[in-house]
Amino acid sequence: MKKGDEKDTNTASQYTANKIEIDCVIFNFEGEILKVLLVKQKDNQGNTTCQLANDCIKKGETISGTAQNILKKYIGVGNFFLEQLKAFGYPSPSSSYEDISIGYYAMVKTEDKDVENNVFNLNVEWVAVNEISGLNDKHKVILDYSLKELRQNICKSAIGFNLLPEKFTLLQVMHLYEEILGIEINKSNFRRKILQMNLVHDSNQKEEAVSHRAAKFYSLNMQQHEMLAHRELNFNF
Amino acid sequence: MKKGDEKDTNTASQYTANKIEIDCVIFNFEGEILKVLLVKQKDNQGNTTCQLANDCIKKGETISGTAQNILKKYIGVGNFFLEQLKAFGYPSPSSSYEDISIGYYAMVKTEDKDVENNVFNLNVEWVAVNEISGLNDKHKVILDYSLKELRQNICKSAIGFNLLPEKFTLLQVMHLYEEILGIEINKSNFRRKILQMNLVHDSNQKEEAVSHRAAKFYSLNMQQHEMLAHRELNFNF
DNA sequence: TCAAAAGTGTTATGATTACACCCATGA
DNA sequence: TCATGGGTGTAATCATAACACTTTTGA
Repeated sequence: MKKGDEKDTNTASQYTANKIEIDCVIFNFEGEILKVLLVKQKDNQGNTTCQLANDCIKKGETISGTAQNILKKYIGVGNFFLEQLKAFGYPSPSSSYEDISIGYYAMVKTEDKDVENNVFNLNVEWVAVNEISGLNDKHKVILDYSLKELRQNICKSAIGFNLLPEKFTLLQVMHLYEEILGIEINKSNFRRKILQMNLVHDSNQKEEAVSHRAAKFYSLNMQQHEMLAHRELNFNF
Repeated sequence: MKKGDEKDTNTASQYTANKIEIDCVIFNFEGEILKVLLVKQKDNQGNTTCQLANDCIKKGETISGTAQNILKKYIGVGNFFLEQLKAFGYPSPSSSYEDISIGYYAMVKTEDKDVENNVFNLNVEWVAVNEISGLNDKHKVILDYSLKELRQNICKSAIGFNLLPEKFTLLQVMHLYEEILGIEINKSNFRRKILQMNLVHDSNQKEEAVSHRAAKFYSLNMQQHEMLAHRELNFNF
């Protein structure tokens, strides 16, 4: 802000005219269904409405810190995958400056015990993405954008694995991709692809007490961190 | 903002604590080199520093409107390709709330006469992306992010053509991709690929007065609008 | 007739697809 | 022994890469 320091002190009021809110699309993959955490509220007429987890930026917080604190509040853990989408602007009901939402999306594993406890304490619900209704328009825009980003990003990085447990079967991975992308994938081709990518790693464990041939458990390779960071993958669906 | 209306009126001051600035990475492809528009400034010591085109949000402006007005100011035309990157947060020198930059990137054709005129009126310079120096840290972050986005997006949509004239040769397109991606591309394979994509369309015109075989001019297909919007392409470099 | 850039064709390789098949397990 | 889902193999097809070649133009 070099430039602003000397010249713009008199216009500082212009900078502070927009309301800013942080909105967070929190995904999970419970029961092989892609779900989003929604917060329920009753309006004046007693109707129930839903919204994305959100908060305003508190004193001393960074914007990504606010997003992490939203995760902590609703999920109990703040260290899940979290990434910014972009800033959304809306006409303000009370100001001639737009209201601004900075959207984030997060990916959460719900087997975590911390998670379950918190979900019951707050007025919160996991809703399958294609069964969401009653979401206000501005949050719907953010949700749609997050889905588009999610679909793109699971194809060019390993971030999708953030929705799976530490140990997973290849079919679980396949179902994750099928569910999120809304496509059908050929089993044997998917296996070959993912195995020769060297992305996962046989854990020498197997499913137990299943009424069919037990599947092998795999875990993510350490190199995934690079793949995750650099978006070097290409699933090409 | 249903939820905010009743409950958060007392916390309204928390919303207005962050300074917001709009920063714009304006690209062109002058002389087959990818360049960015930088604004020069002299600081107190008389040193010249550079920054991205930027402004604060004016009363009654939307955030994308502010970005368009920045384009208009520096380029003379506001209807070039313009897209948001994301919001960037930085520690503020004067507040315990972060300063926020909302980054945009634009793609501009400099043969436009309007453009040239304006460039000379302001303290502005087109600098090749790999020769940029003296940019402050926060703008450098935005520039780097915009380059990453640009590289990704030209591979999955036709937005790269926004840097080319209406009529272009296939080799110009190829050089654009080589320059932006920093790779070498095989000529005959590139031609085949782009032609069978049905993305461009023979204009029945040819180069004139060139000291070698004249190249055909092509123009973008009408369908490109969809490709542009839906990111359905896949250049796969 | 030469250099320079436009433009074509051909073959080898590798990824993707489609599909048929075998394996392990509990009911 | 059957149903269910796990897992393997193979052949056809398609996209990509590498590279040699021909064409057109001004100097």
